[in-house]
Amino acid sequence: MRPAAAMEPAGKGAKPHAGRPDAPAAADAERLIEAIELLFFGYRDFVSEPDEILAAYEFGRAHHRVVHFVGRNPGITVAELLDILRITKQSLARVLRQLIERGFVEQKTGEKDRRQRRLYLTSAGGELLDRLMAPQMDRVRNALAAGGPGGEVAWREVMLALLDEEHRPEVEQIISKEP
Amino acid sequence: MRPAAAMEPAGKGAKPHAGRPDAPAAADAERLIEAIELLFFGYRDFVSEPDEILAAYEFGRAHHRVVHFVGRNPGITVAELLDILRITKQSLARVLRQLIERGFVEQKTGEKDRRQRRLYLTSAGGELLDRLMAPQMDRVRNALAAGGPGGEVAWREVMLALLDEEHRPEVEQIISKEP
DNA sequence: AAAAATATGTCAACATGGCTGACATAAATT
DNA sequence: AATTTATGTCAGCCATGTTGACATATTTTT
Repeated sequence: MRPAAAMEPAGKGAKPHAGRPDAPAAADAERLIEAIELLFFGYRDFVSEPDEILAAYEFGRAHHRVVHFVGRNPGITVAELLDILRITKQSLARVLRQLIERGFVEQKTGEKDRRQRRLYLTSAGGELLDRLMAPQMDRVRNALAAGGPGGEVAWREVMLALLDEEHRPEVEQIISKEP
Repeated sequence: MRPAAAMEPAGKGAKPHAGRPDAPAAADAERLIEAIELLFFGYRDFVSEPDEILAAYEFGRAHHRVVHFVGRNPGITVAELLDILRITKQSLARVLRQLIERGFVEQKTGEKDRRQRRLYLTSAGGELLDRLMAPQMDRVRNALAAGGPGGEVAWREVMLALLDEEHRPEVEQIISKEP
């Protein structure tokens, strides 16, 4: 019942001639559902190692995200960070305050616009980020290698296409930094 | 500082001759970090549409996960569901109770082992799942198409390789159903 | 048959990290 | 001078995760 039912009432995808059992459409749905679940399981394992490391600091995933994006974007403003994380400033303020109090993040008043508080990792913050990132990099390196030659490019294209179209340019800009 | 520092202290990957600036290693790290971020942004957008649908039912992501895996695995036991979701039975009990009370999930005593409570979607549950799955299927269909021929296979391989090695056989079994 | 293990449920308490709403301040812009 | 912007903060609520303890029915083991 389930995999078939998942397509029928929705009825948005390819649906050649309704009524009779439709093997191609069912196989199509099956493929897509497996992909959906791969995303779920992949993400689940992907965050598991950082979660353990964070526990030793009494930090959570929210701290990880802040440390990651501040580390990757030194001098990022609060507004920019909110836009990436898609949370409210009150939620961000809580974890950011803890990170600052405990010396992992520091703020500097913007030079051009002195209303801004630009965010930077301290050296302790950089070390924490390294520890959090190491297992994720190992995992991703290994996974991309498994895709074979060309697999990495295809994987990236698919992941990018998974984004809302309106977000793609922004995300491409955020993820790519020139050293 | 950031992308380079992200590799140095970890020092597990390719690290030819330490000391001097290492352009290849930095480019390698950059590639991997971009992949890490693609996973973050991809997952963020991936759950955004279901979240909106769920809000209309006053349900959350936790309900989505239960409905999804019960729908895909009719007759699944509580223990099996706990193993997939990796949460405590107390956490599961809360959302499961709500789903049962509101008529989206039903339980049947196991025939062979009468201690088990086997879980099924009701017709309302099936309809909810269809609504939740539709935008995700559209999104994934579109994304896989963007990978070009062969891209889908490569994408799947990479996603599977992203899992903890010990989980791969189990996950492969969970995601693949014969109709 | 009795004992132990298993599958599930439940009560209670707590933590994290989302959210809304209201209000404050300093700096930039109009 | 007035308004807008960037940020901070207080207060409280909600969803969903956690631990620990204990209860019940059923199956398995001894």
